[in-house]
Amino acid sequence: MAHNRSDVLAHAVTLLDTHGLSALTMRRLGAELGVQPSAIYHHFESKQALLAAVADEILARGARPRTADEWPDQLREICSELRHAMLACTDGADVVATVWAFGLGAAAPVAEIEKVLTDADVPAELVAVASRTLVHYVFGHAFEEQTARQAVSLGAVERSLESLPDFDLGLDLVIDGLRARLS
Amino acid sequence: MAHNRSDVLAHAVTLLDTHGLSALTMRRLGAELGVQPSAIYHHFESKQALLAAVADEILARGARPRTADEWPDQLREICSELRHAMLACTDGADVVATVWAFGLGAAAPVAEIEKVLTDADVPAELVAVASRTLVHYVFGHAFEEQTARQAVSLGAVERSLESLPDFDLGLDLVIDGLRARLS
DNA sequence: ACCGCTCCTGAACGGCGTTCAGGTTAGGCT
DNA sequence: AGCCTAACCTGAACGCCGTTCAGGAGCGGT
Repeated sequence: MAHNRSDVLAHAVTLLDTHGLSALTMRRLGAELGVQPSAIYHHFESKQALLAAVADEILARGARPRTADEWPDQLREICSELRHAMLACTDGADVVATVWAFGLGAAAPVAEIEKVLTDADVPAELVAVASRTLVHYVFGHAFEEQTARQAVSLGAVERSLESLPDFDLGLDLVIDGLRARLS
Repeated sequence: MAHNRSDVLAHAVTLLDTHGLSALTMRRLGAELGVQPSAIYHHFESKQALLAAVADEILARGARPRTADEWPDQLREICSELRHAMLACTDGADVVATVWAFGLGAAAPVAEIEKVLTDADVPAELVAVASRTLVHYVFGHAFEEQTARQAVSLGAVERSLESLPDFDLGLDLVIDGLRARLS
């Protein structure tokens, strides 16, 4: 009957996905596990630590094989995977972006982007700028899309979802900018 | 002794700036005003509505005159003002970005960017994509910068602030991409 | 003198993250 | 078999939180 860390984590992700971030509560998670809220603190130091693990788990679940050869396509592959991983889970973009900004986790995609750029002989100072610009775009786009969709479905606000810009086109805008800077 | 809406709003912004978002509490704001927490609900429908007003106020306080003639410089002007307005207030980026994503306010800068692009004869479908890409970048950059700075100063995490990429360079990356797409 | 409006009180409701002393249980060691 | 350790959990409490609601005070206009 005793739970372990990954057991708690799995239930946390399920709870997040089914009822959203506001339902991911120590009390509710405890109830889901048939356990007192305080029991969770045996597995995670704090709720922040739990959320960091959740963010990493969301990214891990979205992992897909790499097939592209050229760096622009490699970037598209990584950014697209990151986006889909976040969108696959309710409030995933919020959780992942916040955890990353705090430096508590979700660092893998950025590291991967930096590696691709470095391997493509992009100057070091451009690598830092370009990788951050890319992830800022991906996070911003996913967060807006997910939040807006939720706000509309809750009827909290009237807003057309048609105006949500195409992800790939914006991504190509940044990649084109980088390409122009390289030549 | 009675307060009005803008009075409450001003105290809310002050509280946010001096003690951060976590201190911007109905109870604490009430105490600051010498009033019961419930009194605030006479001026704002909910805390979300208060935060939306706070976001707009943050942007209004950062307003500066426009001087640029060409659209790339106009974009830099708007984005730079937006960034500085958010950074000028503790947790400003968090508040503004969240309110904007929910569609509750902070829409002025995006509208302004869209106008600049439209006036520059950018095709309509590119206007939507480019303006969103720009604001996603600005929000993402400001949010990361502010959050990381705070996390470090709280000692919550060890992280070098040197790696924070230059804002203007990343912005030019996006603008260059747009320029390439136009020709 | 009365109305109507603005602004506020005071108490309550149900929820939250977190702490802490102590209890239970399972597995390896002697 | 008996013991010890470590993992896991209980139950209660603390001090917060956003929000609701019935009602009261003050005040300008008619």
